[in-house]
Amino acid sequence: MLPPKTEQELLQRANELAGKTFFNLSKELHKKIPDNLLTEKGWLGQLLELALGASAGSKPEPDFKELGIELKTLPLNAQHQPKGSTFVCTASLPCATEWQQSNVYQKLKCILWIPIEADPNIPFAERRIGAPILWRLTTVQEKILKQDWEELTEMLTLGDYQNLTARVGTYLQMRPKAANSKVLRESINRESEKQLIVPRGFYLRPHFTKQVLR
Amino acid sequence: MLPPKTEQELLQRANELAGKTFFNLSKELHKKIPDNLLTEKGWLGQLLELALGASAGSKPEPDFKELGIELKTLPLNAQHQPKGSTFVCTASLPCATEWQQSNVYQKLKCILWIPIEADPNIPFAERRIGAPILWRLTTVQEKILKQDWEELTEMLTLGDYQNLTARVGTYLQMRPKAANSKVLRESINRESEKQLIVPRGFYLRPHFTKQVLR
DNA sequence: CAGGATCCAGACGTGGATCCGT
DNA sequence: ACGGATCCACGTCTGGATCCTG
Repeated sequence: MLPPKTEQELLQRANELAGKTFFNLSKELHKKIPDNLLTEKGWLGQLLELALGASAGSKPEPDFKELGIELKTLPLNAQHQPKGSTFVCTASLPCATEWQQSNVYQKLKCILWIPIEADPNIPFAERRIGAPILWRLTTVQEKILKQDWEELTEMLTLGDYQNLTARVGTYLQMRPKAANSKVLRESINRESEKQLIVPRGFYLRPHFTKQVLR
Repeated sequence: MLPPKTEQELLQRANELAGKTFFNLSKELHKKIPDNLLTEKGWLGQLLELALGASAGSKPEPDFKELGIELKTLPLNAQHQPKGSTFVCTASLPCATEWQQSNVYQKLKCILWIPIEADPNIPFAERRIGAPILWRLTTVQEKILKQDWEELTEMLTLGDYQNLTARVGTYLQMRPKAANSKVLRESINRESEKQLIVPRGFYLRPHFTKQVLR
């Protein structure tokens, strides 16, 4: 699938997916639903990348590079509310200098959200894809996210890992992001000494993503 | 195979390999000689790592970390002379500051050379492993290598890629080191601008490795 | 003959995310 | 409920080197 050339083309493709079950989509794309979903957590997200022509790959670029649009699933619980937090990007030193140049801002400024059913009572194959939401950060949201990012980034830069827990931040938080807790990476602590830390990533809290659903 | 605990133990293991054919060793280790040797160029080197208990892995550390000893094959032609150049390590920015802290010095200061037959007239499976040579850099050799390294490193740091060819250096040279010539990496040129260059590695010239054979 | 080109294995990092115990 | 832990895919990079053409 080639990347969409315009925002309209992307939205059209996404609208065509709305209402389909995971089974429908996987069949159309000739992909088998994994036997063990516990070990292929990102499978549906990657299926949607394929379905929409996102340029897969682990680059610090939007999924739709030419359009400047990021793709994200938005798993919803039985009450049609965001089920959990949303991964944004990894956090690594040296951090960006300014908010608008940060990976976080680049990821968040424009997102095509695809709501998906994630109520565990619905069998996986029968869950449906929702209507897409092309969303842009508002001024008010950006102000708070910028504050969060600056606070978290400063703690990271200072090497203040003691206080850098998932409790910090209003909309944005930092949590572990690694294969497991034994994975360590070299970093610098506040005394400028080398230190091994658990790699971390930025996540959006559920009470932020609720706003996406209006 | 556990790593050898002492230099003596390592040398004993290496001496036990001397005289064996590639067929002998591969059979002992229950490894099949590859059908296509053109596409598994490093196969024997990796077999020797296994045979000697080298800690495999692509780290900037000696193969025998505790002993500070690096392992290298030394392919010999029909005249029992080094057949070609010897890869040392990749060259990447930011380069080390001082010779003694450089990856090149760390790799070269102490090497266990394993001569191997590489005369194309001998069928691969019948080629033999030679007697190991535990070798340390001499003061005279180090002086020239240091000069080479400093010259090459300065050109790399300055971004002087025009003149940074494989012709520079007495004992040490820099040559492409990548999957193919289309692989490019971001770097900085002498005007401090971003530039895409072919990744390079450090290599020892044959007239240097000849000295290893006395 | 040697400078430039090439190939595999394995570790690692990022992006896709969800799991799960308190 | 959520903070900490975990899992797959895949591209990249390094270390093991040799190939190949003028």
